[in-house]
Amino acid sequence: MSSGTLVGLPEGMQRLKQDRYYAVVADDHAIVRAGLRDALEKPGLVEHDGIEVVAEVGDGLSAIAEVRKHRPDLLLLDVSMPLAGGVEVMVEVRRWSPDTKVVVLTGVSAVGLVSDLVEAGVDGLFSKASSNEEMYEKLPNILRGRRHIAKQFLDILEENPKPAILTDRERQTLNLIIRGRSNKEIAEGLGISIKTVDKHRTSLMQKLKVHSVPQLMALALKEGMIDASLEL
Amino acid sequence: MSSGTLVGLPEGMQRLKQDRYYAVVADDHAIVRAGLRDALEKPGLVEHDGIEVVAEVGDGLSAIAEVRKHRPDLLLLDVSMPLAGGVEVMVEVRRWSPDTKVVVLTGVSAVGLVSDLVEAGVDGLFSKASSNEEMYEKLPNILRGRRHIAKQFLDILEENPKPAILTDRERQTLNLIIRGRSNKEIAEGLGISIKTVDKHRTSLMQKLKVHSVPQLMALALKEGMIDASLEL
DNA sequence: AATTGTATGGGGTAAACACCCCAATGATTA
DNA sequence: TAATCATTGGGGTGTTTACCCCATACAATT
Repeated sequence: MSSGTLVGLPEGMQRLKQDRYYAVVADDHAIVRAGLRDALEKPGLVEHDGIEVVAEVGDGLSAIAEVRKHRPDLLLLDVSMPLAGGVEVMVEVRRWSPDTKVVVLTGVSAVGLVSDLVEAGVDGLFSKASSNEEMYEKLPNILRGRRHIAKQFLDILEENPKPAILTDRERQTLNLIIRGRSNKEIAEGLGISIKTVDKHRTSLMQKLKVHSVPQLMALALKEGMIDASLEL
Repeated sequence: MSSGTLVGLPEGMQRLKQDRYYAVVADDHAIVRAGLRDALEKPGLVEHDGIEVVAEVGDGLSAIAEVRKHRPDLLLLDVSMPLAGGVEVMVEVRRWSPDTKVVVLTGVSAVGLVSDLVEAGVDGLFSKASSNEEMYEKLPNILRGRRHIAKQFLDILEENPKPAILTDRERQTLNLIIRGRSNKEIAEGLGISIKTVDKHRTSLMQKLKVHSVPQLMALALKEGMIDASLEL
């Protein structure tokens, strides 16, 4: 969460506090790993005493293993790797070493991948296509706890809002809510109890990440999730 | 409220319950009054023992006086009358004889007049231009407590929604409500107390005749009362 | 000078909402 | 067969609405 510390080895123990960052590099191409390692270890890249690459791996499972072993400050991760993909690695890393910052490099920018990574909580997401300058610039901030998603990926997320998979009942409920129906009216309309409507409503709000009906309406209208013919 | 009853005379007293409707007819033309009376008293027009016209008047003040005196079940009222117009008569009738059904005949269909009458609570509103058949048909239902506004007037109201004059504060509040702000947030945003926001909010709902935020939103969006750029 | 309208708020209240926990169905899927 | 998910719903709770009454202050009208 802060500076280079907590780099432990035996699963539970933790290292001495020291002003150095430890990193694991994961990429299936040895050449790329070498390049990344050299760049990371270049003095002056980050504050304090720089970064030390404590492990290099070429597949996902190894990446997870090394992170569990070293609990590094940073995992530099290529999405396309054998044995375990970027997202699975992320999840495991989060489980076993929550304080490890995960920076992902990706060549592809599929919506699914990007949003999965962001939801899994990547700390950094950059394109392999462009130069790595951007990543190197942002790295210090990331290590301090900031998140950096390259603009192109933010754009992708923006243009491709999660369809927000609503169940039938939730969608029906949404339509009625937006038409100004109260929970009681909806319950009567759908022939179910108020409590159930209440449940659907709460699920809706959580799925759509809103906290009030007006926000719900604005979102639903914008996303075209409902008929424009809003008759009361 | 139900059948022909409560037709009292001396201001406070009330008549014996009987299955007969009592009516007052108000129109400034004697010929019209006669025609209306004949039609009303025609047997079989309404259930029970028909209608008895207990008074005919040619001006608004007399209409009010007769209604106070007889407390009839029905007041058949022409809008254009000397001394007191249709709306004023309505208001007074409502005050002095709340159970009297007021059916208004009008030649003009000005928006202001129509909406005033409807808001004052006319029980029936029909055009003098067309035949009175429609009114005679609806009369039984009106006497039972239903309201009937001729479709042409409903259309007028529909096409001519009240501009709803909102004050500055109300408009500001509306804009914030629609953006999903809670009363507390609005209060902080405007630098006033929650109670005042609450007041504005209530005023809004009443002016716009809605009872829930979604209805408020839909109306505001439809009327273009707010910016379409609904950003949360 | 008296009324009306806007804006400000305190007290109070019943209803509605948002959300928590828990539990029991079926249907789908692993 | 076990696990997941959608749907249903009861208990319960703190917050927010919507609206009531009342009162003050100030400006614009009448």
